[in-house]
Amino acid sequence: MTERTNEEPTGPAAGRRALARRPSNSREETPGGARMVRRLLDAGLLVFARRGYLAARVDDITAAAEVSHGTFYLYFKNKEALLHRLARECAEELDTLIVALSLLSTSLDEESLSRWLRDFVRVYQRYGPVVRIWFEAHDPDALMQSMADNVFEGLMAGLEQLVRHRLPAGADPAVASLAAVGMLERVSYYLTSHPEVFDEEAIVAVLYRMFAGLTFPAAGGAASTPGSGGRPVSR
Amino acid sequence: MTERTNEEPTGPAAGRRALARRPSNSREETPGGARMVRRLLDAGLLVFARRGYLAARVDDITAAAEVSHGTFYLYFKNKEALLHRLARECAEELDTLIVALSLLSTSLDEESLSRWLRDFVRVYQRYGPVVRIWFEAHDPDALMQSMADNVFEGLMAGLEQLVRHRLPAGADPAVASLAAVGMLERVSYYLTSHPEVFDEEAIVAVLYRMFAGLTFPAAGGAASTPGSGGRPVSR
Amino acid sequence: MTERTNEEPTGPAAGRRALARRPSNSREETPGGARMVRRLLDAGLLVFARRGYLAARVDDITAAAEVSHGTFYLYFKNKEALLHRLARECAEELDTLIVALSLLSTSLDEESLSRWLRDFVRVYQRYGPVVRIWFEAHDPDALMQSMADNVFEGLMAGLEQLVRHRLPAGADPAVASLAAVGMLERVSYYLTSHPEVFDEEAIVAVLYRMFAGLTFPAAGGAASTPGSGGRPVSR
Amino acid sequence: MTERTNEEPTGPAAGRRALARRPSNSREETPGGARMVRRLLDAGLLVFARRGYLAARVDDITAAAEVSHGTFYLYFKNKEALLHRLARECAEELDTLIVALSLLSTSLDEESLSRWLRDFVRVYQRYGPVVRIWFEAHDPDALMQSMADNVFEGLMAGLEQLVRHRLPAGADPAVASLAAVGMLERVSYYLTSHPEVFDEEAIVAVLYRMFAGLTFPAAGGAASTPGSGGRPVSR
DNA sequence: TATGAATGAGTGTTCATTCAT
DNA sequence: TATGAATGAACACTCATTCAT
Repeated sequence: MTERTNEEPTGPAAGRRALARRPSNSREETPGGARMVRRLLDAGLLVFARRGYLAARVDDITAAAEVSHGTFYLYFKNKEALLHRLARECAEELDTLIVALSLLSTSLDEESLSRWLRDFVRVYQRYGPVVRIWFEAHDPDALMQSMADNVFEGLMAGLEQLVRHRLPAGADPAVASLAAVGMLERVSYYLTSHPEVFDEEAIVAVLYRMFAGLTFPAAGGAASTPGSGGRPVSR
Repeated sequence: MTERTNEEPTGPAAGRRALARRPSNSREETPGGARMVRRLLDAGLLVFARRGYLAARVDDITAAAEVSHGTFYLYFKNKEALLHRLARECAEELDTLIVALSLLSTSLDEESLSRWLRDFVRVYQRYGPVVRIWFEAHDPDALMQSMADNVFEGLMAGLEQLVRHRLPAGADPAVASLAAVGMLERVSYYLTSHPEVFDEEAIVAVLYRMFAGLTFPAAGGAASTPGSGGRPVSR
Repeated sequence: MTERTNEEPTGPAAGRRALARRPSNSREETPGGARMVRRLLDAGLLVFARRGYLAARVDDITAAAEVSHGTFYLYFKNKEALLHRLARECAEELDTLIVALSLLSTSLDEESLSRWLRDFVRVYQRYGPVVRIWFEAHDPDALMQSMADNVFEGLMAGLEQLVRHRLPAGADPAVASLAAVGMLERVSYYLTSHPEVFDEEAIVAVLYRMFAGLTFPAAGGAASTPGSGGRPVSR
Repeated sequence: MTERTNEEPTGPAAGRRALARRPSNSREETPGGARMVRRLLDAGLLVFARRGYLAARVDDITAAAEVSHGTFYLYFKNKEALLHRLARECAEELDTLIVALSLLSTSLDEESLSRWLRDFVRVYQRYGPVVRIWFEAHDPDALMQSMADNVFEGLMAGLEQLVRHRLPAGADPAVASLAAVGMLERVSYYLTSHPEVFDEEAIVAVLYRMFAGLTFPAAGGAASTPGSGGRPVSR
């Protein structure tokens, strides 16, 4: 009597019946399936960037992926499931960056910090929509919330390492790293949303200067002074 | 950002009908009308903060304002009109801040910069939802776009004044002020979204240190000893 | 971030927000609201009779009620909620009949049994679709199942009282009352689905004969003994 | 009952395309083909019993038959075609029973009537879903309607033979046989849907008692009491 | 012949907006 | 002026059916 609903089937016969038409991992294990999943994920990223998550219609995504509407539901339960999948990818990329950041903090120099910043900006170019959903999210589900928290805390902790020893007196290192994360995110966002205004190298260069100013100000800010004299006594 | 809206009617009977039911300025000129508009605007701000602009339903707003659903349309053409009205208010507040910022740049001291930062944070506490809509907006209408551009450019220009003369060589001052705006906005956002974590004074103090580091590094957190030497030996 | 879903809101703010647009009892307390609910219930009964529950589209119901599609959801959460409401009404009618049946069993005569049968047939004329949904239901929800069970058991028990003492030796009274319920239901169904073939009086007369045959066969089978005086002086 | 189906294509290219992919009788003439058809029919019966015709998805049927989704359409044009096929089988079985019933009516005894009832119950165990679709059908197609009518009329006529001569005076024999058919169908249904409650023998025994009560009341309800003498002294 | 991925029409549900009271 | 019932367009999701492999 009951109509088919969205509920996850839980009855005894659920397993068997679920096979045929549900988005299943098995579908993704074929090469064609993996390719389609990729296409939809990329289309989702594109559309989320263009219209935002809420305004994105499944139709926009399938149009961008050049497949029919129904195909979407062969691979994802719904729009949220696609977002979760993208978020997982994004979290993995950022986790890698966070590890690299923690390694940075011990041996710091312009080249490695710039490289890290460049890597961050590039990940952001791709996964920015996810990051912005994380940061702006209104009543996020538990999964999104926890991914966002993990990434945010990871970045905060990593940057705090960089920042903490040279901070101006009286400055809370937590707030300082918050400021650093915010700056990093917004600048990266601006780069992706106004690609015609600045280029990656200029952005990375300034981010480097600003972080250097936060992290080894004696050397850093000064760093760039042309004609500046000898190397810093410090260290 | 745009929602589907009903186009302005243009048929022959449009003129006549418009008289009775359109939100009119005249309605606002009565004291009661003005009070109602205020209540709806405040409710809108509250709901946009809680759920975001797109997810906010007109019903949420009228519920928060404790008026009936239909009343909304007596005072606003639609949700977008309310947003525009809030955006205008927000733009006015920020324009004031931008003027104050330009005055700051000539006579700079800790007290006045801190006061300006505190003022900014407070405006953000109230109008943050509008600012975020501006910054994140996907296909914004022309009005929203131009307000966002004006404010953004005003802030950029003001901060560039502060920043430009003391910037490390090689750093693009435009990018630097972009970074400053981003930091300012995100830190303010974090303050409003996590009021339990940091308090206003700590935030203002750090923002001051960071801006000071950018603006008068010699004095600044000590930040950048002028004439300090070259870059650290790499690796 | 989350899309609006069908889930019942459970958060703290749920109460307030729910007022405006959810189908609520409050809406039904106005005379107009009650009238609309009635109209939709009647339309539902009509459409369920015509097309069955599963095939019935909400659009069919609103068309039958001559209201717009959206109106339905002002008064009912969904099609299932309307069914539940009808089922509750039907259960109340049948409960009344079941009580009357239990009273019958002590003082039995042609007039009262015929009257009861006529009442049953009339309730069935109206609520037959619900009864058939109960009896045919495939994976019914818990509420429907329990209503169906209650009614079925009530009828079985009531009829068993009537039947038990005079039953042919060796006949399981439970099966006999099952047979009686089945006969009653199917004959009533046939009457409503082929109103042109038999009329109510003929149906009631035969049902009376058959039940009489089951209940007081000495008289019963004999009931028909010609010359047995015809029907009791009515009323 | 009808589902939306794609109409037979009638365009110019229709003829050509039809060759390759239509379910063809030729396919069934191979032993493997016949076996596949059988498997799908049995799966259909199973799924119709479990979920009802409308709620049954082609996927459910292919899952139950453990074949791929596409295979279904190699053997049946659509779900309705499978139902028609089952209905034809069911009609054949019931026609046999109807013939047997007409033979019964001349030489009636407990053993042969009980055997006939047992046969009916067993056919119902298998083809019950079809019978219920016939009886409940909402806007059935012409084929289903005519099969249902034939079977129903056959049963009615056969039972009327059994019933007519001994019926209580004043009872319309048509209604009486309607009641008999209804009782038979519902009791059989209950047996198949609640196999744990009653067993076949109990059901058949009671059906026999009830039919006997209808058919040779002289023997009567009382009927069945072996050795019971003449007809009860009335009143 | 068998498979299962792709398609798209059909239906449920939400909510901005209108309008009679 | 205020209300809230009614409307219908927009969008999510399902599944019968097709067809390339």
